[in-house]
Amino acid sequence: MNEKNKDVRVRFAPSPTGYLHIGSARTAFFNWLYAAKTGGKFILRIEDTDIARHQEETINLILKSLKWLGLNWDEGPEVSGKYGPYRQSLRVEIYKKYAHKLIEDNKAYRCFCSPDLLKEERKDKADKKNKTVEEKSFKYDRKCLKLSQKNIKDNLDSGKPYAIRFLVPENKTINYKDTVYGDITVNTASIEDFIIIRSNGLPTYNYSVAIDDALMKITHIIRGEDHLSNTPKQILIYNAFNFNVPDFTHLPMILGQDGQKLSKRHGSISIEKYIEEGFVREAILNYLALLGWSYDEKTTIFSTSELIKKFELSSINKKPARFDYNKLLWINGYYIRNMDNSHLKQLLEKQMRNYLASKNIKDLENGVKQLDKKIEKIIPLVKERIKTLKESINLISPFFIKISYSDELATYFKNKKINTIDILNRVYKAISEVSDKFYVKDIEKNLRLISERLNLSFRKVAEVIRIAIWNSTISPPLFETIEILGKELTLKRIKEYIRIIS
RNA sequence: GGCCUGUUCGUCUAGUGGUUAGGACAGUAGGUUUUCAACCUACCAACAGGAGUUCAAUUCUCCUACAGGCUACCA
Repeated sequence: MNEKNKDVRVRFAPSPTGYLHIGSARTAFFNWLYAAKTGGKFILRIEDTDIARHQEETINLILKSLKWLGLNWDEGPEVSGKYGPYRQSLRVEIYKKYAHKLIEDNKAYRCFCSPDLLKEERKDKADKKNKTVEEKSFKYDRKCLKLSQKNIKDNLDSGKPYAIRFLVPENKTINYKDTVYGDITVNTASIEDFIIIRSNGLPTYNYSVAIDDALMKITHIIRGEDHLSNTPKQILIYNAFNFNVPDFTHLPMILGQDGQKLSKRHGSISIEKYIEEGFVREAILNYLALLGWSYDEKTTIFSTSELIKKFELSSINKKPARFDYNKLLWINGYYIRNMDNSHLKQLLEKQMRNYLASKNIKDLENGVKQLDKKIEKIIPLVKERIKTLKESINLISPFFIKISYSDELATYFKNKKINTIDILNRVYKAISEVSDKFYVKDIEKNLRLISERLNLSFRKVAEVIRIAIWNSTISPPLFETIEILGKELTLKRIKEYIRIIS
C-alpha cells in the first residue's frame, strides 16, 4: 500500500434504508480522510438494489447528513463522474451482462429451485441431530448444476423463474490481507454457491458490490467489520473476471453502551439527531475518529485538518468500540468553549430563533431587535457553561422571555432566617442608583455594599437576587447578567418578586 | 451447527519479552468562586482464565471462556 498514491479511489456505499447512522458516518469519514490524505478520490455510491427495503426519501437524508459533516464526494449522485451511474438500481443491465458472461464461462449457473423449498430444506438440516458436518451442512446441494441442457431449455421455455448462482470453486484456499485484521484464510468448502442475480433480475450484495468496486476502479475498500466474512465471496467474483483485487480495511464495529450492536433502542443513532441535539460538526468528526483509531498516547482533540495529516489506516485497531455519549458531550463542550465568539454567535442565534419560532413566542421582554445585539454579550457568559448548542436555550431565553416564578422559588426563603424583602428593597435601590451607563463594575460595587452593610455574606445576597431576576438558583454570572438584562428589566423583576413573596 | 474475528482501568485507548502498565472521559475528594460551569490539584481504577516457550510474559504459541460478525433470491 502506497500512502502517496495519487490514484487512490475509495468509496462509501450506503444502503438507503434509513438515516445516516453513526457507524456509517464513521465509515464515510474514514474513507473521506484517506482520500483527503492521499489526494485520492472519494466516491459515493447508493446501494439500492433491495426494492422492498429502500426508501427514496432516505437517500436525500443521507446526502444531507454527509454534506453537513463536510464529507463531500468527488463522484456520485449530484456530481456524477465517469464511472457512473452511481446508483445500483440504474446499473442492473451491467450486472446481468456480467452474470451471463459467467454462465457462458461455466462459472455460474441458473437455479430454478423455489426459495420457499430451499428455506425448508435448510430448516430440516438444522433440526437434524446427525453428527457429520456434511449432513448438517446448510450449503446448497447444486441440484440445478446437474440439470441437463434439455432440462434447462425446457424450464426457460416454460418461463420458469430462475436465479443465477455463482459456481464456487471446490476446495480452494482464499487468502487476503486485511489492513486491520491481518491475514485471513478461508477455504471455499465453507462457501455455498451463492446467488448473484435474484429471480427478479436484481443482483445480490456480494456480487454487485464486487462488480461496482471493480468497474469504478476502487483501490481501497474501507468498511465495517461486518463485511469481513463477506470478503472471500467478493474475491471469488474478482477472480472470476480477472479483476484487480483492491486493498481491504475493515473497521471495528461500534456498539451501544451495553455492548450490543448499536440500534434504535440506544437512543440517538442518526447524525440528524445529533445535529438536532446541538452537536457541532468538528466535535462529531473528532469523536468518530477516536472510535477505532488513535494517534498517540495522549492526544484526544484533533481538528479535521490535523486528522487529515495524522490519520493512518495502519493505526486502526481491531476491538469493537462502545459508543460513549459522555465523551462525545465532553468533546462537544470543548469545541464550543474554544470556538470563536462570532462563529458561536451565529450558531446560538440560530438556535434561539428556531426555539422562539417553534414555541411561537412573540412577546420578548427585550424585543426581538435586541436579540442580535445582546446575544453577542451573552456568548462569553454561556460558552463555558454548555455542552451542546441546545442547552444554550435555558441560559439565554430568560434574557428575553418573561419569567414566571415557580412555587418552589416563590416560597424559597420562607423558612430561611434572612429578611428577603429588606434585601430586595436595598437591591432595588442600589440598582436604581447605578448610573444609566449601567457598567458591570458599578453594579458589582453597589451590590457588594449591601452585603457589607448587612454584615451578610455576599453569596446570601446573591442568591436572593438570582432567584428574583432569574427564577433559578443557578444563573450566568450575576453582575454581567444584570448588566445585559438592563436596569429597567432588572428592577421590574425585583419588584415582581417582592410582590410575590409579600 | 459451520466459518471468520476480537478480549489492557466502568468507557475510549497507549504501550513493551524486564515499565511505579501511560493518557482522556466518567467517578470521588479538595482548591478557586456570587450560583452553575470552566479551570487547577489529588485520588480511584485494567493486562479474561489456564497451559506452554523463556532467566523473565500483559507482550510470543496453544486451549478454554466470553463477545461480535457471516452463514438469505438483506446490505
